[in-house]
Amino acid sequence: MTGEPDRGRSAHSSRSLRLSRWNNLNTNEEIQRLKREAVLREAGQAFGRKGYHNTSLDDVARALGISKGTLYNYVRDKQEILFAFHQLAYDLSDRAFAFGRAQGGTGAEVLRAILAHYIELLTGELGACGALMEVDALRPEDRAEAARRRNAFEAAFVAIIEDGIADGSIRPVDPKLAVFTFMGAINWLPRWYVPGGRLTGNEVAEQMTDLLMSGLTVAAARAGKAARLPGSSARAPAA
Amino acid sequence: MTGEPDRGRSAHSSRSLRLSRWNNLNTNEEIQRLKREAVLREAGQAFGRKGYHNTSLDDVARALGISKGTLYNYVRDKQEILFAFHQLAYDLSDRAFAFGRAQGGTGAEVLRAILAHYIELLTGELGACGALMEVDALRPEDRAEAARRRNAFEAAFVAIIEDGIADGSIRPVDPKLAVFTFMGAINWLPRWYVPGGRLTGNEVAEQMTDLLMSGLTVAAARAGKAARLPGSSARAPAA
DNA sequence: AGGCAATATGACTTTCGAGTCAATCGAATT
DNA sequence: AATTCGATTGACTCGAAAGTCATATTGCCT
Repeated sequence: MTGEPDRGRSAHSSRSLRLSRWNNLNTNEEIQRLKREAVLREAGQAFGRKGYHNTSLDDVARALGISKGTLYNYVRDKQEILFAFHQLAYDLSDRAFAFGRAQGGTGAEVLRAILAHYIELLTGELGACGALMEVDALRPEDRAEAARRRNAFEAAFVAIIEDGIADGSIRPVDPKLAVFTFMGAINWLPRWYVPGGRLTGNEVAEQMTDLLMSGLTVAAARAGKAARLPGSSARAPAA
Repeated sequence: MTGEPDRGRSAHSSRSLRLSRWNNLNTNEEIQRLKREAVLREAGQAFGRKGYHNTSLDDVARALGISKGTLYNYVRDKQEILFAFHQLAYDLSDRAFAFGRAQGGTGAEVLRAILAHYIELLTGELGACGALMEVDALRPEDRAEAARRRNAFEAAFVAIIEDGIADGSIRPVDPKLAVFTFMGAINWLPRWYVPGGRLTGNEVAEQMTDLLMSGLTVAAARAGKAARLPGSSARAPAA
């Protein structure tokens, strides 16, 4: 984002390496940005797992092996961190929408692509969707921007659903209700998804999308896109 | 819940009526309970709308037209309020499960009944589902009980889905992922549902359930139970 | 080696809201 | 009207966490 990332000056590992996730850096003036990102990453993880208000910046600092004072060299305050994640979440959704629209197809196909892409991106940035639960803790100035982007996001989401209804690929539902329902499902992610766990981000994305698009009932199966599951016969437990 | 509500002694409006939602009461010893419920109701509304941590008990007291000190005559502390809503949410889910099981039918039918019933109950108790977002703020002793009930709830939910898969009424999905997805959708309710708004609680319950059971795509429509919507022809906007 | 600039520290101040309590109020009873 | 006792008040304490800053440390450069 800040012009050239100042490449070169690579083999230079004579730095201290004292701290767990700190200080294994490359160049000297990008350090600021990288450290800031480390703070954001750690904070985001904690926000997603425990919630914004249940996470103190002392906690975050301790997790990084630094002191809180140091942390404040890289972020202005706690609310700035929260706002950064709001921005990130909406940046990711913009990417997902661009991706889905580029795919083309029926409304249902576009929506499926958007959802899968968005969910997969979010599994890599759990702090982002965790942050969306905390609109009220934002700084008042930031809240307006967050509201603007949320409204744009919801409107785009509604529009895609309406497209799908118009072209017959989505059945007539209340688009707003569908958007809220889906957003809830997605924003809940950080409360149960653990990155190294049973399911990969990609699996979660595929399966959740499938669930949201096709529901649970049998007649619904695979109306959206091509088959994905390898063995699709019911693996019924002994009844 | 506490035996007879002591009917009679009705025309007795000589009470003070000073406060907006306070003090228009019937008998004299049930007052405690009613006032407590008023506190819980008001707090729950605020928790659902703004979140637990963004709601001060001063806010709640002011909304009721009383002082914070008075409020503490009816609840022990803020965490007790939160726990009360956890209990309420799980009580409602128990009722929903009992209702659904009593209906009988295939797994999908039972699940549909449970979901619709649960969602409708929750639209009347938004504080309850808002509270479920705040496990970490519970008193440590209460957290164990909350976790116990959450686990029981999730297990029952998973079991119903597995029943449905076994009897062929639900397609093979990852039951846990489905539960988490649904829980997210439901717990997000208080962030957008407004009681006197465009949709009634019953409408939200029906439509959300339909969405969760059948998804968005056309092939999915109405696989669960009998038809419900009166005019089910597509009301597509002018294409 | 020595000096310097950037970075880190931890003890400090500040803020906010939970929870308390002595004083006050008010309504039923005598 | 006076008494009484529970209900109510609002000013108080207290604790936790945000945010600050003078000092110490680090590592780079000559």
